[in-house]
Amino acid sequence: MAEVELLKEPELNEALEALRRGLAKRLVILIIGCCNVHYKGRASSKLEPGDRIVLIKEDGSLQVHRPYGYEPVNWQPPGCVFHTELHEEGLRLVAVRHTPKEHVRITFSKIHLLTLLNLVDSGAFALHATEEDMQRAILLEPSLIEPGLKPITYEKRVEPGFVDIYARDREGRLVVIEIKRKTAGRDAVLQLHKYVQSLKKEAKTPVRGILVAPKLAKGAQKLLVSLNLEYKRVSPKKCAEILERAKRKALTQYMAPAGEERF
Amino acid sequence: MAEVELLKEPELNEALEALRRGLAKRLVILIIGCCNVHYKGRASSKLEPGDRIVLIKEDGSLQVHRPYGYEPVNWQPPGCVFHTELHEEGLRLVAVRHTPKEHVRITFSKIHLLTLLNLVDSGAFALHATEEDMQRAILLEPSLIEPGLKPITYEKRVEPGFVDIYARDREGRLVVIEIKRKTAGRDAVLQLHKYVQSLKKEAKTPVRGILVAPKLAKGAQKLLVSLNLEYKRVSPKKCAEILERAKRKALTQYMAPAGEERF
DNA sequence: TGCTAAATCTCGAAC
DNA sequence: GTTCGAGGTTTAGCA
Repeated sequence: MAEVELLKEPELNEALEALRRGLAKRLVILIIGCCNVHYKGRASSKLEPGDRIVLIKEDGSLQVHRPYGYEPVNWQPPGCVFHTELHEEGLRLVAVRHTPKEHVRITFSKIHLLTLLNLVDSGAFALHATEEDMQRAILLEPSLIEPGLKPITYEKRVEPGFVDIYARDREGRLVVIEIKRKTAGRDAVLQLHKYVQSLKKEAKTPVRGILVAPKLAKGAQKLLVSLNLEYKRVSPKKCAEILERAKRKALTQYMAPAGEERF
Repeated sequence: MAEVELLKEPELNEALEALRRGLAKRLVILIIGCCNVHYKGRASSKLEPGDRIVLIKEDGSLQVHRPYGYEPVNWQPPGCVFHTELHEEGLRLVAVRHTPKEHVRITFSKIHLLTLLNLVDSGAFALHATEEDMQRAILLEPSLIEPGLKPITYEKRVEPGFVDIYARDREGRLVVIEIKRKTAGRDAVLQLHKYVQSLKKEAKTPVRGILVAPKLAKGAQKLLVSLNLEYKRVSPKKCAEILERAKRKALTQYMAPAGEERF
């Protein structure tokens, strides 16, 4: 059960004490207050005073949110070390990180609300229909691409990187498949081309290259044709459906005797 | 001055009323509670129950944070429409977005804390040392690249895209400069090569290509040499310093009579 | 509106 | 640790 400790409009020294306690206990900390922020590291930045929401998580990550915008205006990835002090300008919180060396320094002139949170969260998270899901779906049902296609391996190492799927078509020719979950552009075509070239050298036989994506960018079409590559439209949604079907089928096999219906 | 309204451990119907009021007034809303989350749109996802922090901003953006991880586990970009209801499973908040059509549905079984925030934030934000800053710095001080370099234009249109800086060296040869803020890889080399080839055709004279970046990727070096291109190491930090100096100088020109010292 | 390139990208996996 | 590719990337700048 979650525990919540609240300090409304605390004095800065009260807030400092609570903040230090929260950091020591690795709690999630939320601070709402008026602050300025300085950042120095990969780049550098300066944020003039205003009301913001500061969020520190158990993993030592930090984010500073303005009242608008999806992304934090300043942040620090997980693994920071935090320093706190009462400076003449206000309550200072510094998040320091190494590799790369950088820091965010927040100076609060006023704290409206400080909360220490002990959150319990072990819920599983599942995301469907990523590029990997598309790959798994094609491996499950290669006929999605064309009849008679037989996968040999997947994630085959080829000089410039990894081939998504490596297969043989119904006429015995080698096939390299490059998958994109979104519109495939020139870059995807060139990537596939590189793989095909590399495999042609290796195999010394004809190698087909098929670009699999929900859509082909306008400029990519011409390049694709000129490089003698092919395109097969496949939507992530269709792939998710195939995986869902396969999952249900697998479950049914284990859970229900043949002939019995399940809902 | 910021206003903060707090509901600690509210009943779900109390929370619903406050939530609707906050949404209607376009306030920043923070909800800490136990919830599950469903998402459907560009992809789809499901998050099993646990304690999370939900943040709704003035611009209609939404994010769901777990107690760890820099990124929100689920989110919705600015411009959402929110729907709320008391469902048998708990308090439901749905954030709907069009283009692309997608929604996030959060169902709270328990709310530990709900806050409505009227935040005042008009502080300026300045970020230094982006790729554009590097370009401006080089235009201000072309000697960063080599002595005697004279820029002609910047962002010159050339068939494959835009040349960062187009210049002439001390011997009158044309120079194409491609800038990268981070390690430049093979792609940057090829990009520069394309520009040089394109300009050689256009100008029918020798064209030098210089890749400017803080670092050169291992594989890129060989390609660079084989394509007869050059590399000049320039750090974003140095560029930021040059811009800072130039800015101070510009201010000094306006603010102080010649010969007077300022600190 | 749609495309392109950059980001303090983040995140994860492989070497 | 570094590198490389994917992301519900987001964001900003333009055609």
